[in-house]
Amino acid sequence: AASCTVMLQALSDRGHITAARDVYDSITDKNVVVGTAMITAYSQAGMPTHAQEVFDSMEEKNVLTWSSLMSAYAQARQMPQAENLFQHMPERNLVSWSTMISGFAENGDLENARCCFDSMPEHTQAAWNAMAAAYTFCGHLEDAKETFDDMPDRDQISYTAMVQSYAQNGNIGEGISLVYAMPHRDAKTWNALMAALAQKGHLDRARRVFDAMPESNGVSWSAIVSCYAQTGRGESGVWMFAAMAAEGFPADQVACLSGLVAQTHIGRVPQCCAFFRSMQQDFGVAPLAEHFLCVVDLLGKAGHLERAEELVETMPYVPH
RNA sequence: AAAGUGCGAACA
Repeated sequence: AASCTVMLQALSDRGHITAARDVYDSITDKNVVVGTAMITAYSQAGMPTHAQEVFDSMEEKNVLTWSSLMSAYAQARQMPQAENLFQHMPERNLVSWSTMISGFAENGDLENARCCFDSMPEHTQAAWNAMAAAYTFCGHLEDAKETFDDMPDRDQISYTAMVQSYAQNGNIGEGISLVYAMPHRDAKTWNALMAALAQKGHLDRARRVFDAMPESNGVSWSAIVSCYAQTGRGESGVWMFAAMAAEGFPADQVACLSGLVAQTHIGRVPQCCAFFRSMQQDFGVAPLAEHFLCVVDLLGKAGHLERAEELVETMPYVPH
């Protein structure tokens, strides 16, 4: 069951939720860990009902299992169900409280988010960070800053989230100052800064951050591809996408979407279609509706209306 | 091997 958990997660990360479920169903010696992993996979796919069904079928459950299902409802913006679980779970821990803070915030309910924060028995670093992020999410940037200032300690997440908060506020200067004022900068910090610069239209400065960052990860590459794709620099985007793979960072659904958008800007139908096939065959990435629509868009613009319609019909999604 | 907080999205 342990190796199946790993496989299940790998499939889920690439968006293959059905395949992940097939793996789960094939396991004869299911345990609480793999069951919880399946619930998490459904949570990430935005399928709380399926998560519930797995939960109900499990014989053994622990606090992680309950938390995981709660998170599935919270992320799907079904707070009444999440609250109900929270109230009835046999064991509640500090992670559960943090989940509720974020869940309420993502539903625009700052009062309940704050109430959870104030009610929890102890303020972990994650709880502080969740509360600050709650304010940022709801556009209360002053309160986010105040929460940040009130923190007894700060970790990488606290700082990076604050950089993002400044960026969202249009206050990129403060964000840059904070990046250089914080004790340690990691890849995620640089990524946040790069994205903030790109969003402000400073593509060249974003690229310089990318080139200079001492640590990078797959998201760094994905972000730079996105920078080019968003600004219509298709060739550069496609080039960086290829470089990402060459550097050993496998593309995920987000990176592939940016790659496809870059292809759309180039406008060559055969290359775009080849990319669409390659993302599935070479990277094992399952196309989301967004990926399909991107290709459909290009086919339509290029006058291939019939092919566009055919593709829509093969989509495993309901077209709007 | 499993849960919460921060960085990358294409949609009108």
